[in-house]
Amino acid sequence: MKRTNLEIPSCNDCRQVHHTVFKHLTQDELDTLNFEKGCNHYKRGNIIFHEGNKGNGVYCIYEGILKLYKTGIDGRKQIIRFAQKGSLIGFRSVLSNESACTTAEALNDISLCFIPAKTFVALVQNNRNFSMNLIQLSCKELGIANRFILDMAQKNVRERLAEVLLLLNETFGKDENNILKISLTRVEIANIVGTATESVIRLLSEFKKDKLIELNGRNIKILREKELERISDVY
Amino acid sequence: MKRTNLEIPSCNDCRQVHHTVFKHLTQDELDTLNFEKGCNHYKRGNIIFHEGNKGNGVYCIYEGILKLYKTGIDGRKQIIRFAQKGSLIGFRSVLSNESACTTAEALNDISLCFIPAKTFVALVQNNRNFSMNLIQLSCKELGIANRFILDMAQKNVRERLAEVLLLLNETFGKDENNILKISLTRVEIANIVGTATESVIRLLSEFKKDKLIELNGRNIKILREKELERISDVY
DNA sequence: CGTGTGATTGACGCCTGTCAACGTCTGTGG
DNA sequence: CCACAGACGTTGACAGGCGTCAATCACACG
Repeated sequence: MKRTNLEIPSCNDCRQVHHTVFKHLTQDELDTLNFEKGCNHYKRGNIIFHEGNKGNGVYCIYEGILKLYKTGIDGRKQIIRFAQKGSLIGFRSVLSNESACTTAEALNDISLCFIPAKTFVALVQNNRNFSMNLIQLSCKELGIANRFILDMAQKNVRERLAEVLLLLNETFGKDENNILKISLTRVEIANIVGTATESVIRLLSEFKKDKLIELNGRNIKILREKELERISDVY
Repeated sequence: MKRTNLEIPSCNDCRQVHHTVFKHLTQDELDTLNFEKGCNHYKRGNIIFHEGNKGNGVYCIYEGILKLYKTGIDGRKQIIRFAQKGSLIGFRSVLSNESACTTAEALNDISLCFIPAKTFVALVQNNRNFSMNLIQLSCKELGIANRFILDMAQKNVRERLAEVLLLLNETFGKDENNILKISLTRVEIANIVGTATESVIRLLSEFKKDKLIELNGRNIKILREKELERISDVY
């Protein structure tokens, strides 16, 4: 599944590094990081790490998109969030000494830099700015998760679907044809919204009928963003 | 609403302090904390801080129980978690520089030590163990929140209610008569489970009929814990 | 061309939210 | 001391949202 890449991109050349938690590392620290990290490539469907496994390091996304999901008793998946270029994943379990609470799976061809837990924790402990950034990252994710709980508890499927479309738009943007850059199966959309696939299909058709979106296979074009906002916020 | 107490308990005498994130402070740091902190008392229903407000400090619970909830568009509340003796609340917004994502409200008579943001952040920045503990705390809460999302997405009301009863039991324990120590209104239970009050009432009666619990007003006695576990886990 | 995966549509029925009415209890004011 | 208001709890009726099952279609791939 997982293939080690011979050409490991250097953090010094990484265009993302200044937008990540690593932005405050010293040159020395960055050099160490460069030396100790690895880089792996994955294809759609490959698993980066499994829920329940101990995390022996963290991953910084160099290129591509992945999903983080939890699996219920009956095997149904609930996508917790997506991550893309520049995002750090796997730090929660490494820092809390717990096993991973989600599974990470590639949504397209991705390249990840792997940072061993030891290296990562050393950075956290020795660089005050870095650890502060990490605390902030984790606190922000906590805020987002709490918001998600509220939505799941109080919004119906139609409202949540509208919200998810807007989220995808905001997170991944659209191409030159105004089509959402991220391409998901109906099952995957259902797994974010937290509903049955059939419900997603029916509601998407409704949105299409109401001229809120255009559908073309997995391509989704948002026509009336404001209206979707109205729906997702319950006016 | 809020009355400042003349007798501020000292952290040195606090029986909780060794079970909190403050356990790794030096004596000097603890002295500073003692000097700069305040102590406030609240009665049931009093608000400690409001969702959306900037947090100007964090609170350490000296005595009592409180609930943290978010409010939906229609005013309906969703309890995110409870906090009791020894818990730290309000740190998320202080550390992430965001406004509070929940409202904190007293469930009974409580005493809180208030630590100004400046004091708190200084500790985070200067004490490596302390900041590491905080990261862990925040990461653990994130794990719990993710689990909550899964539950809300995939479990039905009956399953969630069983789970909440077990959670309350685990968190607050029972008294000498095996009655849950925490006393909540039906509305509050509904606000944790994420359902209508009437549904909670109906399902509690069902549990009672099935001899899983005993009800006496707000007093709940768990009779068959294993069976509740079975229900909450979907067998 | 057969096979498999994903998308779609229809039928059906249960779960659960909503509305309304009523019972219960407590505290307050006359 | 009683009447009353108000908060909370309970029960019944009802309908609509949404999950499930099954059948069919579309499309890619070996």
